[in-house]
Amino acid sequence: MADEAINSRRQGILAAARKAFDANGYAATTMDAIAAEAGVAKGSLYNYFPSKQDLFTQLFTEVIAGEIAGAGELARSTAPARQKLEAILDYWFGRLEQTQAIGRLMLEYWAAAAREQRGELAPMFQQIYGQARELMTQVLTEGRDAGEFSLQYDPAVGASLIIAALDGIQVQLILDAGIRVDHDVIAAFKRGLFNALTAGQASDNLQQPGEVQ
Amino acid sequence: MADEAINSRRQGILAAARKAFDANGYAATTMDAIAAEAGVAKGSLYNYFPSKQDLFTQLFTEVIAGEIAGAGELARSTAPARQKLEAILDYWFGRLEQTQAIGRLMLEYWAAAAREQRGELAPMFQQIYGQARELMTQVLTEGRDAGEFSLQYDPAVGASLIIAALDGIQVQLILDAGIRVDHDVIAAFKRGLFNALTAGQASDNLQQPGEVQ
Amino acid sequence: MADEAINSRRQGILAAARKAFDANGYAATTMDAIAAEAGVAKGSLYNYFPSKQDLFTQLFTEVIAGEIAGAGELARSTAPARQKLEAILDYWFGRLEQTQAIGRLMLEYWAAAAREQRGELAPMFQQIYGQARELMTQVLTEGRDAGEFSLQYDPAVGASLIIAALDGIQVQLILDAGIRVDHDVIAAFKRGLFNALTAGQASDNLQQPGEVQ
Amino acid sequence: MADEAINSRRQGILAAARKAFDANGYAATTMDAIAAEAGVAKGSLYNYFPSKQDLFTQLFTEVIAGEIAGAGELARSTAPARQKLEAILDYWFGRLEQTQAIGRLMLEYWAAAAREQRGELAPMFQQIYGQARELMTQVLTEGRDAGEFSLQYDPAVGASLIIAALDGIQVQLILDAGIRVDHDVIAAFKRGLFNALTAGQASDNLQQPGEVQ
DNA sequence: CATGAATGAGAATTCATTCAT
DNA sequence: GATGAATGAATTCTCATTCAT
Repeated sequence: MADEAINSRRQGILAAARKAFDANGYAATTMDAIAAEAGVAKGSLYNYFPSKQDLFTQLFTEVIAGEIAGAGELARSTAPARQKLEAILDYWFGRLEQTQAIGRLMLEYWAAAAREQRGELAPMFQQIYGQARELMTQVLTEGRDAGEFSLQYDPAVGASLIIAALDGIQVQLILDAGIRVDHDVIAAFKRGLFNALTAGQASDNLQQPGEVQ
Repeated sequence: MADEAINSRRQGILAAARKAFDANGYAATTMDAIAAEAGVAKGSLYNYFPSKQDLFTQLFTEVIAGEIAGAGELARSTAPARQKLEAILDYWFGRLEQTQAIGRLMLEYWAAAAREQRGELAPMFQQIYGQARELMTQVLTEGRDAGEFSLQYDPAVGASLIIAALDGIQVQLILDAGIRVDHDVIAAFKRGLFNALTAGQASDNLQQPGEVQ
Repeated sequence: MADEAINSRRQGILAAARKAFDANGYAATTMDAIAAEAGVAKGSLYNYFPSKQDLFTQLFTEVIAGEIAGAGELARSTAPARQKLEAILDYWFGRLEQTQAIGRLMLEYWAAAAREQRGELAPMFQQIYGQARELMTQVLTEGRDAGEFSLQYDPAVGASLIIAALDGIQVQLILDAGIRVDHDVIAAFKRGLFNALTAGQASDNLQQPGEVQ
Repeated sequence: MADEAINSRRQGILAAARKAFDANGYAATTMDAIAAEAGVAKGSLYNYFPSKQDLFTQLFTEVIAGEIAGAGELARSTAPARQKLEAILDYWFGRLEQTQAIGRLMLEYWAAAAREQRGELAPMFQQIYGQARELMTQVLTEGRDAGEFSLQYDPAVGASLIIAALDGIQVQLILDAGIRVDHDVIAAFKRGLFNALTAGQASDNLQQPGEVQ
């Protein structure tokens, strides 16, 4: 019971912090604002989180951890690699549409992590991306071994590139910089990706840059 | 002459600001630090830029404008689309390697723009990405019309996706999140991209999801 | 029994407070730290002491009261004055060596008392020093009356000066400002003190300043 | 001119800080209070002193440095050691009477230094006491070599003991704990001290504790 | 009595901006 | 235009004290 109360208070603060950081970014969000949003005294925040930075970090970690865990489920099925990959992409695009909020937060984290390369954020990123990449690498490897995909390079590199592309799409979505991530775009992306992953099988000769003709 | 002097002073401040923002991010960069770096008095900054926010914005605009202009040159040649595309990618990766600085700054801008959707930054982003997308769209369209590329979707969507992927790679590079952007990775990316753009020609049947076998 | 329990709880808190105040000083010692050290909840402190300030004051009073009482025992014997004085000094130096802790605390009290001349601390100091001075005055008077000491001035003044010197030595010890209070220094101090107290007997002429030769 | 202005502003802050610290002690003195006393904005304090701690330290250093310098002058004369010593004591007692303020400040410094043994304060104390001790040691050594004083121990130890006694007297004065430092007390102290320093010459046998018939 | 989460009044410190010189 | 001292609002974080359980 006490545990639940503590947890609910903590959750309330996290929720308030998420709202506030999302609305104003890290630097422009004050502890006062978070406390007000959460309906607690400013000092109470410090009963649950030792500092603003830490609150921010914990918030991020828990949000992202949830994302990864969800995708991990999908990858554990016995479906063919291509279907797994597609399911993961669908899951990811699905969440993307629901929660621009997370995306905006992510940009905050990126910026923060980029500048404090020796802080706590950077290692966390490496861990999170590491997990995601591992997941994706495994799917790609399975696909290659099963003859579904044709990769002429390290699956880990392929995984990183896919993740990078997904990140980039998220940025465009958040900045509203030109594409709406609708079904057509998702379809186009998936089609392009599968082309990239399978083209080698039928027409290996096309892949050598400069060799056309 | 007065103009030149003014301009050079202004350029000096911009250069200093770039260095400072890149090193510490927007919030953690003080006007003092910029002034010190530029070798002028703090008050002087305000003779050239009305506020810190404005200095930041102008800096970004000019830096990115330069990038786009550079890529624009390449696209104006008479080479085949594929070669143009490759040249643009090479140009972009080349700059990427030189200047992580710009990348870090970009993350700052992204974060800033994401939160002040109604500020000055967001429209600027839309304009900048608009230019880049136009450039890329044109190259893709040329390639499709010349039979070099096989696009089953809107070239503008393809352009956005390519730009997104490039952005995402930049993020990974900056966060040091798992890939080093070396020649192998660039080659893998280009190969994958060309596969995606050309696969349809040789093996159209492969592109229908769910149709494997 | 209830009383004993209450008392032991109270003693535990005092002991913890002593440790904590000694380690970090008054201002930097938190009620949290004292509670943790004492193994009780923070709120419980307030069942025994109305405030931090009061806890501090009570602690001091009881500690110092114990010191004085110990020295008082020694002065009540029937030994010659010089032996009593020496015993008191030995007792005092002995405690000094054991418990730098008390010394540090004392500095805190001094500083606190010096500034709140109208608070509760100052009268307490006057009382405590009054007791100590009385003790010492008595010993000096005994010694003078017995012909052991030659005091050309008020024994109370002499007592104050001795106490002052002891305080000053404590300060040096605590600040590690140049002397280690080892046996040699104690011996030197005692020798000097006895010289000062007895010199008049053998060489009265030497005591007139300005009369040398 | 600019220098003078800067200096006067700095001096004004120091004077205000001295007043405020003296009145309320280190912990209870706020930067707000100092700024108000000095008639400047709070932020301005930080143009002259990087932190409260530093302001406090610089204040102390400059005050004490003045004291030592004054005593140093006296010790540089060609007078006999005993006269020098007496002049130094008179100088010291003279200042003591004028400025209880300094004494109170000193207690603050002591307390602060005692608790942050690894901070900046402790080394400064060691330096200051070192200077004072050196001064005093030199005078004692001169006196011994000239046959004025009879020291059976290291002059440096004697110097430390004298300084300790002076410190202790100051404490009593500040705490108003029993003696007024009037001419009688000063005379008594000097007499006692000279007895201690010269007794050995005429009656060496008296100095062996325990040997009194 | 014991507990410890909640409180909220400060405290030190920062820094964009102003403006007199 | 250039300067940089002065400003003071704003921010993070602390901690003695309270009080519901």
